[in-house]
Amino acid sequence: MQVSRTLDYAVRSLTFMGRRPVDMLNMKEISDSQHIPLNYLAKIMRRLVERGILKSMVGPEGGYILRRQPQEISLKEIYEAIEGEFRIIDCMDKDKICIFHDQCPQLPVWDKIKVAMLHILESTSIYDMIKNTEQ
Amino acid sequence: MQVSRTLDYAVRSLTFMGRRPVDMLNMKEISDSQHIPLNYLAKIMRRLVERGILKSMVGPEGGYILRRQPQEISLKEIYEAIEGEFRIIDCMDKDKICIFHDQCPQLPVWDKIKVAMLHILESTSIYDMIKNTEQ
DNA sequence: TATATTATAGATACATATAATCCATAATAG
DNA sequence: CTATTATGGATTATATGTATCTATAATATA
Repeated sequence: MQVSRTLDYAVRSLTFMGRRPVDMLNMKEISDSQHIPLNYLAKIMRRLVERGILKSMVGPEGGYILRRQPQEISLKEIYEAIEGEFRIIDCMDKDKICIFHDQCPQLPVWDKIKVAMLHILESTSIYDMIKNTEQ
Repeated sequence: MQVSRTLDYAVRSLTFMGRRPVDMLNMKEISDSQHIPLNYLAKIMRRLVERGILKSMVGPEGGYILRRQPQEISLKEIYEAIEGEFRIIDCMDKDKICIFHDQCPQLPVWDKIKVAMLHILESTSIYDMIKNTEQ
């Protein structure tokens, strides 16, 4: 029940970029300043590009830039880019059928928690995260 | 960011026991009815006993029984018995120092989510989980 | 008292997911 | 043309979660 390091890396990178939303930043700058292994960051950036969160440019002077305003990118999007669809317990996945599913006593609780979390993730943008800090 | 299978096993066992709160149930009954590997369940039960959620008795006619009423046992207790202190991101642990900690843009969000989750976990008892299901 | 039954304890093995690394390739600014 | 940057995929390493195994201790009851 923990935030993965990978998601932490993604959020770190994007909040960093959100502070300089008009600059094209390359992986090395992000990797160095945010203490993220370069090659690992590369994989993370790819997913963010695929999801339409970042735009990339190859070559000298290339790098990454946010595709939208920091206000327009939610933490939920970032979460899903990294972890896939938001799910809190396995049996929420229709593929795996739990024989107790219909009468499962705990499912309603996990669902309640899921809804509460999703609400916060959806209503938090990159801008919301950076507006009160300076780093 | 998922509920572990171990926690699922623990909750399954305890909701099952909560429906028969005056019976001493042995591991085999729980293991069979809830589809939990016997030896693995043994380890889970030990933790629940240590935490004061269950009482155990060794020997023939022995087994486990809830120490308190189903209304008096919260999901938070169960969570902590299995997973340890509730934490959502590593740097909430004071031991590991993140150099960005003081100006971390994402920490407030994770904390908000943590508070919301804890509130639900605290306010949900075994009784709450079983009252609407029959299994 | 002997025996069968049950939990306890800890060691070990196995599986899976996460994190990290590496190398070759493609694009492009200058 | 060359240096620089991202892309893609393969591979390895590490950590965590899950499961199994064996031996031991407690105790009801025959």
